[in-house]
Amino acid sequence: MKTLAQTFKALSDETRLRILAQLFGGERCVCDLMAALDLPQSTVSRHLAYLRNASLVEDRREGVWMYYRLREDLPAFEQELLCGLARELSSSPQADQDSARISEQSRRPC
Amino acid sequence: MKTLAQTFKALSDETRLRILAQLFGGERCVCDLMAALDLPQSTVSRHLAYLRNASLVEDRREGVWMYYRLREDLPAFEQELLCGLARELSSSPQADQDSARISEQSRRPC
DNA sequence: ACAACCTATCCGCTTATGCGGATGGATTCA
DNA sequence: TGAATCCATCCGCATAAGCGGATAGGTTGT
Repeated sequence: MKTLAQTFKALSDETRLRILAQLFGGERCVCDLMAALDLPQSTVSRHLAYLRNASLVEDRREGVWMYYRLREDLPAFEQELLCGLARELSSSPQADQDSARISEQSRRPC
Repeated sequence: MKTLAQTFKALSDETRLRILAQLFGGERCVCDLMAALDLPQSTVSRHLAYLRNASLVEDRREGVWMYYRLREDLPAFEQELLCGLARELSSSPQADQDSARISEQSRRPC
């Protein structure tokens, strides 16, 4: 069973919020996120696993790449939560900086 | 500065959510909360301090008692967050059980 | 099969967090 | 002043969680 507290815990880390901010823009592969956040692969992968366990994101394999995206089928409360979060993070300097880092690189293939 | 992640961290603990659920019913003193949650005083006090540091609650002394209540002057996002939380927790068995424990005792004075 | 690539997990380490008894401060009343 | 009450903080301990290099697994193309 997934408690409310566990959902909040998943949202209680800066790195995971940065990841979510990127995913609000659409699905991303791990290497995209590494570039955007400028963090080592193991760190990004670990946080993605955390978000997946919290049922906030889902993944999809396409060849060698793993694409992550927000889940659509969330309970109402979490849906609202993410919606509000998207609003909050959309104008965040951190999110803008991360997005800039990703777009200045060649996007895919990595 | 208070980050979004820190706000979520304050909400990421079951005990603190139980405290908030009680505070949705109005202000409570520490001994009320001890009775409701059936937890030692140091534990309750520590979590209240955590919530106060997160700017989610404020306190008021009245004689020997310290009353805690939700803050009214929260930023929009946190306001919505607590509002949604109130909705979620209002029908929770845990909150009902906690409330029952507090009302079966003489309320104030403790 | 092999090499190259992307990703997940393992590992040891460090730091953060929760716990509850113990201590001490603040307030009230006699 | 002294006792009683309520509460905040201190303390040592145990567990959780984050970090990033290292390793292993899966996929693709040759």
